[in-house]
Amino acid sequence: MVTPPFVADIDWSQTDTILADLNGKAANPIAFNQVNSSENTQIQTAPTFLHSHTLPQPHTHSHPYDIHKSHSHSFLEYNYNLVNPTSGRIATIDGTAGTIAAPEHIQYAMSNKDENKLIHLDPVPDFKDKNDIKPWLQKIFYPQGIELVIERSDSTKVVFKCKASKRGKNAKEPMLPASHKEKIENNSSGSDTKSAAKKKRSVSRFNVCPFRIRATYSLKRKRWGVVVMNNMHSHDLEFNPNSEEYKKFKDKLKDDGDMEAVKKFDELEYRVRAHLPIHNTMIPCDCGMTSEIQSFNIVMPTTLAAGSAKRDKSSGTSPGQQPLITTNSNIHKPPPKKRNDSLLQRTAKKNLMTMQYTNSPSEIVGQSLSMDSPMAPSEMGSAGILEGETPANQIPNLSDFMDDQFHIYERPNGNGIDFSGASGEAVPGGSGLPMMITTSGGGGGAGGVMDLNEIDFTNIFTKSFNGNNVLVPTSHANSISHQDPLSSSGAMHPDVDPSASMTPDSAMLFRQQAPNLDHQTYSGTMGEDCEDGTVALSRPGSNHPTAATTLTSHLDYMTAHTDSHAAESPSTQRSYTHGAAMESTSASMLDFKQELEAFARATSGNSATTPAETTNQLQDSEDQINSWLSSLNKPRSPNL
Amino acid sequence: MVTPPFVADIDWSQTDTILADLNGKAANPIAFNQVNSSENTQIQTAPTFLHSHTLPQPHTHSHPYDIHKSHSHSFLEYNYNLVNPTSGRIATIDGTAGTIAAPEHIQYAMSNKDENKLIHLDPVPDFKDKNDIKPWLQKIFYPQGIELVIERSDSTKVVFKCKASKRGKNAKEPMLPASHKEKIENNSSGSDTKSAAKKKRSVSRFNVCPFRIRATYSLKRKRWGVVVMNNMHSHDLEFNPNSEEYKKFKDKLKDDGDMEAVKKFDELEYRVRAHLPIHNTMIPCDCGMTSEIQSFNIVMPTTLAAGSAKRDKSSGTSPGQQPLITTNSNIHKPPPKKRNDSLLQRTAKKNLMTMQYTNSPSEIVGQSLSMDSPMAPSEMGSAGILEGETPANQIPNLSDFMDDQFHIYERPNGNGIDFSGASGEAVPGGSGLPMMITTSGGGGGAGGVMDLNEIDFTNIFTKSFNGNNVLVPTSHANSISHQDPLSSSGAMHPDVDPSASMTPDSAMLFRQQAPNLDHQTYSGTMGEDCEDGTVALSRPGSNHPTAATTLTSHLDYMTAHTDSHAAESPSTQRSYTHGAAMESTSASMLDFKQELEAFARATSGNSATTPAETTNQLQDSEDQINSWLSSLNKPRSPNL
DNA sequence: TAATGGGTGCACT
DNA sequence: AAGTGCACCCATT
Ligand SMILES: [Zn+2]
Ligand SMILES: [Zn+2]
Repeated sequence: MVTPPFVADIDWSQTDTILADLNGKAANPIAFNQVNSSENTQIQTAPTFLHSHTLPQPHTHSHPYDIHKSHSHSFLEYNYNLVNPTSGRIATIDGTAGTIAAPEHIQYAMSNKDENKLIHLDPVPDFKDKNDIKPWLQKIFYPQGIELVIERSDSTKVVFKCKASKRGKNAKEPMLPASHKEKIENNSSGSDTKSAAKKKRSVSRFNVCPFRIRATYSLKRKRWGVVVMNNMHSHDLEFNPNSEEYKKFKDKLKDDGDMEAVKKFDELEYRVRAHLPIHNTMIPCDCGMTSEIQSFNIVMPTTLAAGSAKRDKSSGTSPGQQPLITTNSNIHKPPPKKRNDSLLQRTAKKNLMTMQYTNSPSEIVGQSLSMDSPMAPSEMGSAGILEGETPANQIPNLSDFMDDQFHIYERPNGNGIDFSGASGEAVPGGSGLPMMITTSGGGGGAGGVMDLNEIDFTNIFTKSFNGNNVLVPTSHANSISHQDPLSSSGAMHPDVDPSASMTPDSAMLFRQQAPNLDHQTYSGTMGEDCEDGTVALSRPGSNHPTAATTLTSHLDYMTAHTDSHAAESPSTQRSYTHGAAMESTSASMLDFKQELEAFARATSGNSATTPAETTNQLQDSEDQINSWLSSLNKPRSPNL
Repeated sequence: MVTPPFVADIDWSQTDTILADLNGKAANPIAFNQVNSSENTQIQTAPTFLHSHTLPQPHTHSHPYDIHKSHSHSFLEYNYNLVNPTSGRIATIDGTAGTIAAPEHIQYAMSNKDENKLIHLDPVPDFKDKNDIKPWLQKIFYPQGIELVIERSDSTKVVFKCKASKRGKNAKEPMLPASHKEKIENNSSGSDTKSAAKKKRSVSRFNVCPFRIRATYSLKRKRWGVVVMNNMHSHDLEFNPNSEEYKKFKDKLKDDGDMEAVKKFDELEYRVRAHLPIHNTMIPCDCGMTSEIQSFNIVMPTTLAAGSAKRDKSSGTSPGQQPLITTNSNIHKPPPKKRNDSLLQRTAKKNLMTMQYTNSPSEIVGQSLSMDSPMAPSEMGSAGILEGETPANQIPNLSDFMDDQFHIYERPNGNGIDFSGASGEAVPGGSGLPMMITTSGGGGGAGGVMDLNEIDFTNIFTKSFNGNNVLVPTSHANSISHQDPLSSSGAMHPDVDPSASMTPDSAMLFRQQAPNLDHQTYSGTMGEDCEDGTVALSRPGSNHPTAATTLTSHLDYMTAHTDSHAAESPSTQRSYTHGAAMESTSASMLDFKQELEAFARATSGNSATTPAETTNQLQDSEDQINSWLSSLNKPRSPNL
């Protein structure tokens, strides 16, 4: 039973708040770095995960640990902070919100210097099994539209990356690996063609995303550390509830009894299937990992979708050659040395390149020193900022793991590709980095019901977590059910039913009302307990997943840093939602759906429907991105 | 205990025959296509595996099958024929015999059209388990200096390729994947650099060999078929007894009770460790798979090391930029269309491009038609020759498997790299395809004790099998023990003791006397039962592994085709060497060692000692090779 | 398991 | 740190 696209029967009363906030981007009280590459530019913002834990356990690494339940509020409660380690340099953002009209390729990335910073996640559960890491990360990154796979692993390391997009659906554009295309001519004289096809294992252009998460086991600390590397993406972020991997993940959640996480993901699924913005539910938590977190210079990337506009697009329906790279939020913008802002200046609607936290000069290196001792709050101001060469011995007490992890390798000249020079220029032929918006779901995405272009979502640093930064999927436009999920779920195809695959006890989650959009940004120290240029916004009464919700989208520059804490206090928080979970879903689903629909309709005016993947000429920029990626992954710390 | 390089105490009496034959290359009674690229050029020749089976079982696929024992003479008895399916185009051969002085890189391959043919192996045991295929192939290809690994597999296919060379030993040259080197300049403007780094999964330049073996399970035939694709190599062939994989393989042989194979490999190991040419021991076998084999157009590739001489080398010690590609033997050289012989003509000492079997014009396509019916002997003349487009329906009775397998894909224009144009020209910078002579063994190869340059080994089509085409390793020069293997083996390091890791009962294998070198080639129908331009030479009294031995090396053009048969007649042939196996090894080892030493000394005059891997500028040609390889592996049969 | 080719997850090395 | 062996996939025809 195929359901029509998501269009009608919207109760606008539910969505007023959302819409107001959506259009209230300019209302940001604080300067916000925002760059819009073009009309099609949209933002995929990874939210800041904020919440307060109870049972503070400062400076201890020995809290009880239960990967699946320790933070029983499931993925809601990872209160990581958004800190751009170095400069705020980021680029335009090109998202997919509203339609499939995502850009096809990334021509050039902006200067990759800043994006090539390490972002440490913390707190990290004291994983006892390497295999526990991935589920934990999945709980964090699935809501961000990032499906992680393991690139490499061994007993002391796990490297995650974005799952390669499946070429099956669109299957139009040939794989890049074969290097057929560009070598057509040198049949008889293979000598002078300088098309140097550097060989890697066959990789489609859907598998070039530089984003990496590295988990490393520190023998000294006897703990796993998690670092986000290359916090950007060559693709749009999309949460795909139909993914097999996701299903497995969710099944595992169920098997592990992490019902709260299951419910949250149920909610996420529903919203995503309905093309609704994700509500950020926040759970305040004061578990008190703050000190420890500070010592780890915790940051939670907010994977922004930043793209350099190659050319202006008159409408969202143009087969975008638009470059796109999804990067993270920024903070601390060091004086742009050799930095090419042309892209940003040209394409951004609002080019708020205000340098925030310039009090942390580029010379601030090795800031994450006081690892084993609580970092003074003033130190956090520059935490995460690692520019240039870090003296190897600046951090005497730092464990080896952190030593290495924080040491940023200033790539030797040429040992990488700097896209800054070309970021603003259109490339003839429109070759670009492979990029694909896999609308993995069932039906083809016919309708751009929602177009979030021109809508500059401002990231709100609430304490919400759930569903942050999950782009409104555009691929299921024609497969969205208009039926009541409750009454039709049994007959609907899982792929087209927004409520499909939801657990029965997730209904209560949808009772949460319209999101409260907080357009708070900051350029300086603010927030509750952050003095380091990060923000920790607490929302009253948001102690549980059903509390405050936030729509976080279209954020160009978002910087946030909260007192990071998460920590393991399973005994107090575990599975407290179980009791009330098994209730009727009908009313809440309806309400929620109406809200969703209202939002969808409100944003559908700008159109940009089914933008269709196009272009095949992405070889060059692909190569560059690849080279760049290769260099990014090269040894970072030559001296350490 | 480190043993000095292999130098002294040689009993020349044992090696006279060898030496005579080594120097008697010109004595070939029959025109032989030989191309020597330079002084350093040596030949790695994959021998023809010839033997006669008993118990003919024509046209049946249901012979008893025992992977490990069916051909109980172990790897000696795979009597595959050497048939170059298409033109005899092959190139210079650059081997490693004598020293490590193998060329480092392959600059260009010659025109790859001909090499891009499929070679069917047959008979193939009726594998009941996919995992049985690899051991079987290993028995065949280990002696050829090819270590196979699985590239990809599933329930219906297994694709093998050469194991990537380990860069650990030399570890000098950086990996190519990062694409650092050539992209150093485009830091600020990444737009116009046209260095298109086609991305594949990270692959070192030691992992670019195009050689493939594809095993495919045919549902219709309910059998596995094995096809050799891209019968050439980007590297020298070297049998590495120290390989972990080889050890496992050998252990498996032992576990499976295939003691004959174990002995043969023991012998092979000994010879290889002692830098001795491999004796080709042949076991006549008349098991009678001939008819069936014919119907399958069986060919056994003889993986020649063919290299296009990029430049003349004044001495073997020059850090060779010498291009090298290892290809297979040839037969039936169709009129060279678009074929570039410049390389061969320029670099060869003896450019014997005599066209043999020109009676098989290029129009002969689809020769392997009478698949299910016994192929008339006359038909075999063109068997394996597939030039250009093969009419899809020429082979009505051919199974689908064979249909497809034999259909050679005439690569569309540009869909591949043709090195012919540049094959003869030196490339500035000497960039070349990655090539490495991994002297995998224990100590560094200090001495070029043996230099087989200028020695044109002629491949003899005897019925010998064992150790064919295994290059004399050069890397163990300084680790060759001069002690009596018998008395010293206990104290010697396995890596330096030629007799190390030998099974005790392998001694008798070394009792075989000096090899009988048969310099028989053919240019026309000859041999015992081949009318198709293939040769089947039977040696009197060579019914067992200890029989005739053949030194097969330095063969440029070798074409051979025997009535192929192998087949499964385990009952008659199995493990007939077991009884006499458990004898003393001392005498035989000594004898053998003397022989080996004599040979080594005799050929050491030309020097080319430890040529040391050099050069780092192989990006361009690497790219070309890679591209070419990619195209080679592309769909071969667009219309079928 | 129609055949055939290739991408890629991921742990081993 | 990363190459790579291998298998589980999926693709096209
Ligand atoms: Zn990504
Ligand atoms: Zn090879």
